[in-house]
Amino acid sequence: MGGYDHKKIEKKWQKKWEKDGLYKTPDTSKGKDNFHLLVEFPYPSGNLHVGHWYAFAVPDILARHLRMQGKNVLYPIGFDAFGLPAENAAIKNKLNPRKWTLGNIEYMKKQIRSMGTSFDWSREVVTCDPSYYKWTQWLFLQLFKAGLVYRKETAVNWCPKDKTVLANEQVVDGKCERCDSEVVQKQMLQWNIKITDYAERLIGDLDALDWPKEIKESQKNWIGRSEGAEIDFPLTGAVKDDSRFLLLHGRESSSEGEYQPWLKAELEKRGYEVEVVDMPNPSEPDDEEQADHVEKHCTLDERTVVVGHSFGGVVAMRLLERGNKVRRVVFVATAVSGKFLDGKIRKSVTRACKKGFDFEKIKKQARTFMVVPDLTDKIIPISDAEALAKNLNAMYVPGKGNSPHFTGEKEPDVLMMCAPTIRVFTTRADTLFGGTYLVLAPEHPWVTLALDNKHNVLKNKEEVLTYVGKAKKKTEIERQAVEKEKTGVELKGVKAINPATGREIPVWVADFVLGHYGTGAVFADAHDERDFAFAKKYGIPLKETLEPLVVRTSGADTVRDGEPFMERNSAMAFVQHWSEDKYLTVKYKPVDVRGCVSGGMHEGEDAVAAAKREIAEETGYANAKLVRKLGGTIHSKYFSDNRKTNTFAHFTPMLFKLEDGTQVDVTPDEKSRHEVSWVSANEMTAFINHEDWRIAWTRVQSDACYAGRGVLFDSGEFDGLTSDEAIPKVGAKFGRLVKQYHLRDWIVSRQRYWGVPIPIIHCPKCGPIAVSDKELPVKLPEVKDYLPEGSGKSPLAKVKKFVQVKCPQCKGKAERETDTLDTFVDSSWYFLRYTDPKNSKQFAAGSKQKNWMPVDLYSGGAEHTTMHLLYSRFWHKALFDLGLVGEPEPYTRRMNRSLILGPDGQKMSKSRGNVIDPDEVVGRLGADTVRMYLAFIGPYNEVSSFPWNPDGVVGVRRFLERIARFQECVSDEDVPELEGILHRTIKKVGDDIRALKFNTAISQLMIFLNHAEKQRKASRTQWDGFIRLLAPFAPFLSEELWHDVGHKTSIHEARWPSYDAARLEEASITIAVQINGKTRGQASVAPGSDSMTHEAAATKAVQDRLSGKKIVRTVVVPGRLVNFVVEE
RNA sequence: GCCGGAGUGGCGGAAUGGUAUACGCACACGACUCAAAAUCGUGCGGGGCAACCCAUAAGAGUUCGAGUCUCUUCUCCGGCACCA
Repeated sequence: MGGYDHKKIEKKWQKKWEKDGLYKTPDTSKGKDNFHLLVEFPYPSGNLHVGHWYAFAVPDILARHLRMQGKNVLYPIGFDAFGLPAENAAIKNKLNPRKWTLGNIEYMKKQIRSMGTSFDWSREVVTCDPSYYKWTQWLFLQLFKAGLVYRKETAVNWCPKDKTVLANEQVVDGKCERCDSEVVQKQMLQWNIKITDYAERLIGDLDALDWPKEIKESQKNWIGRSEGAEIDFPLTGAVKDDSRFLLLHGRESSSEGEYQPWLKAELEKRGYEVEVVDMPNPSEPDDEEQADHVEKHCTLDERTVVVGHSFGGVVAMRLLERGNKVRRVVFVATAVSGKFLDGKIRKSVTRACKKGFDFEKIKKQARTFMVVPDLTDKIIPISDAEALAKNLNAMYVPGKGNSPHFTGEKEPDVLMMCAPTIRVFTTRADTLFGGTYLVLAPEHPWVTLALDNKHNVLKNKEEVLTYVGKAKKKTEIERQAVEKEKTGVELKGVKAINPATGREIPVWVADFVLGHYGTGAVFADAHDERDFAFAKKYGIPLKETLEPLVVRTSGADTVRDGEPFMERNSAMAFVQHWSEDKYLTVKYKPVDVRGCVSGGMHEGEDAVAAAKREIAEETGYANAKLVRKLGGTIHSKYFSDNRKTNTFAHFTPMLFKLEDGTQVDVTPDEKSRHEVSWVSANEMTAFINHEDWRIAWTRVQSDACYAGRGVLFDSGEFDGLTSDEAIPKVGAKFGRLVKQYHLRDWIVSRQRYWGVPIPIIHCPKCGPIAVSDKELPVKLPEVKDYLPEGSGKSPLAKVKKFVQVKCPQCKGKAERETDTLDTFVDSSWYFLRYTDPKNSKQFAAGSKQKNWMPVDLYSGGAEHTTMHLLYSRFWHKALFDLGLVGEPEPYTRRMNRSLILGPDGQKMSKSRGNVIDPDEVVGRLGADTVRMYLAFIGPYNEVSSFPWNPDGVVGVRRFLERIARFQECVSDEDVPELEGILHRTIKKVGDDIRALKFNTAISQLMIFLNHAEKQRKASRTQWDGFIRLLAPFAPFLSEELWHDVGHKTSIHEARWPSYDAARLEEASITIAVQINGKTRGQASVAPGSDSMTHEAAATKAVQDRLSGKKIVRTVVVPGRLVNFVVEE
């Protein structure tokens, strides 16, 4: 093929570059700015596909260009080597996943090298290497020690036949991918990371990032903030019990401390007797001394509910150990281990805890125990609460404190656990007065409590138990099947009080309410489609409290900003035909408002009379009779074309029927403005073009739910307010304004073999404990069989040597955690390791990080927009807060690349047989061709997809051959004709590369070659410049040509050519000559000429057309066009 | 349903509000050749002999001038979705 032997060239230069260490990137280079260009590291699946080429070879163009521009560019690579495919291959083919993975890596490295990318392999990172995952474990433990990691019962996909936990990807249509049996939900203790604590910052910090808008929007969407209010509904009926409360405060507190007075008042409001006690020596408390004090001064009997806050909980346990029997104990943020998150010493507490507790004895002294840790606690570790709940077989109900450690003046989560109160979350507090029932999620803690054997509050316990049991068994997918009818059961014997109206309302359980969102409970009203349908189905009463309010925001009657409104009462009438099932429509022609008859009421006229008059005036029909009013009022704001003012109309919607077809005369004026016609009920929906009419029409046909915004009525002091005004006011008065997020905490536990072992030891006494730094890494043990153990634990659980350890604290028997970490943890920090890949003392030294962080540009796939990008941003922020990294955001600029499809326009897949094998194309046409074709195929930084065109790639090859051939035409002779185009090319190629518009950069290179070929010659200097422009795109060929003309050093170390702004223009340029904006001819002028108008007027086309016409205006765009505006 | 993005020749696509269709592919014709391939040259949105007219999903608007800005509608793609 021509004189271009790509195989020889590519082999030669690949070897030479590697020998010279051309792409070894120093941490710093004198006089050069650093630039960190990051691409997502690949999973070692074993074979390189076109997607990899697209992901690595195209950004390499930018890397090479920036280097030629004098930047010290780090373009690193590694392998995301843990994960499911290796394990699946291991199970299926009886392979060792490590060997499988490392073998794949070796093979893929060879392939990647063939691309001619300038990766610095000396910084390669492999996540399954113990020298890497040691630091993954270490970083995980830093978050653990900072209280950002906790365990929680979470539903996992469980295959009953394989007895294994399934990843979401392994569940296909609700069935196990492997054995096709039905997947069920199973509750298991899983490690979670508190990403939700960072939700607000993850949204807020997006603003400052140079990221495409759509990625930011996606992330915001994923986090899903909604602003609303939390409102408490006290329960009655069930709670008319004779409980009495004893409140025990904690260390450094008193009966007046923290929430104690507030809680007492709240409980008394609900009719309970409450006793508070001041403990002796609160600053250095002694558990036994305080227990003595309580025994002496307080009543402890089987009616008593003891609420122990912090150290008060310890005292409560001592009291029970001594044989005191009570009804219930609520442990609020109680210490058990004597260890604290903030590292401070609280000697008295630790001493008391060290003595241990006789849980078996305590368990027998009360009917129920509740453990209420604060998830935002900065003192007591969450593991204390877990251990306590486990030991006492207690209800474990984590809450969130108003202040950490429940030290606020009001702590509603504590109240909720003492006296039954249901907290709901709503974004529509404006409908609170119409809240006629409550709905709880089946997993709501209060439902669990009510179903507990020790209570007898429900009259239909069996029914509820059955329903809740069924709901819990359902998989997430089933529960999310939206089309399905909603089901639920009433909790009979229990009522809630609507705090706004004071009325008792029924309480239901239904699985359409999600346990994990908001508070797991909602109040329901007539202005929500779902609540409305549910109430109709079960005959629950509803109460409307909103009249619709419509603001017209499109078309000619759009409300005019800043102008006053004229209020008027109006009639709105649907008129039915006297014999057919048809309705009258009226189109108000001047502004295309399509509806029915409407008009303002005159002085002394009621709505019905006004409607009858308007019917006659607009349509001529005389004998209309009222069928019924269509309920309430519909408010509408619009600009009245008729009166030329903003109007705030209050419509009374009505249905009329004509008794006969009698008509009176319609004035010509009315006729000209209104177009009247008859339509069927079905056509009406399409005819109406305004929301207010549409709302009224839905009421003609059935009683429909109005779920939009409106004006409040029957809502006490809030009557007359609009929804938007009322939402914050009502929310603040009856509850508190809060934000909720759809984002859930990050579950990192995987019951899998091929991952990073979670470095935790479980001690039956001390709870979960971090493995000490010097024991890291906790190495992944070898196992014989990669199938999970039958109980749902990972295969690690079968390795006794691995599992059985001593507790690092109490030296007793303990067990290692056997779950492994989600691989998203591995990839949340890999770019940090690139900055200091060999460090055995630290994950990356701060001084090294500084060279390359934050990442200047991160290029990757759109599929990582929400998961990987969000997790790694969170991880980085957590490390930033711990002082381990120097900046709160890891990636300054991000771009999502497009997608390469098969030649048939479909996603490449083996089953479709449309897979392009890059190795084959490279063998046939060369790596330079493949790189360049991929860059040329379409814009790189727009999320789009491009089919691989086998003809198109040959076209690029032809271009490279023409370049190779043209080198013979280069001589020392000057070719001034090429100067302008060369300088324009230098400018455009550079600009386009930096804007990631590689496709137009290449087209500009092609344009230059077309020019050169037309001249059949180019000077040596010009050609040198052109080859350097080509170098980032075709590194092999350009290097070959460069050396061919006598250069001794690599073209990739050459400087990027510079252009001369003065030489961008040609000697004469062609401008367009327009008349009234239409191009009528062309004129040739000198650049910067001030006689453009003159030249343009002299053209024949203009002279012919302008004769006898008056030029009103002349628009001149320098270097572009002259436009003569003439009178028509 | 909600949130994004996009609709330009036969195809991939180009176009700071300023000559729409650059560049490439495909196609057609021509040159070279005994012939073919390769290569080179010419043409290539639609209509019209032409002057010219019509075309950037459809419709309106702003402007001397709109693929580009505004509004409405349609279609396609991506994400989220019983989220209270």
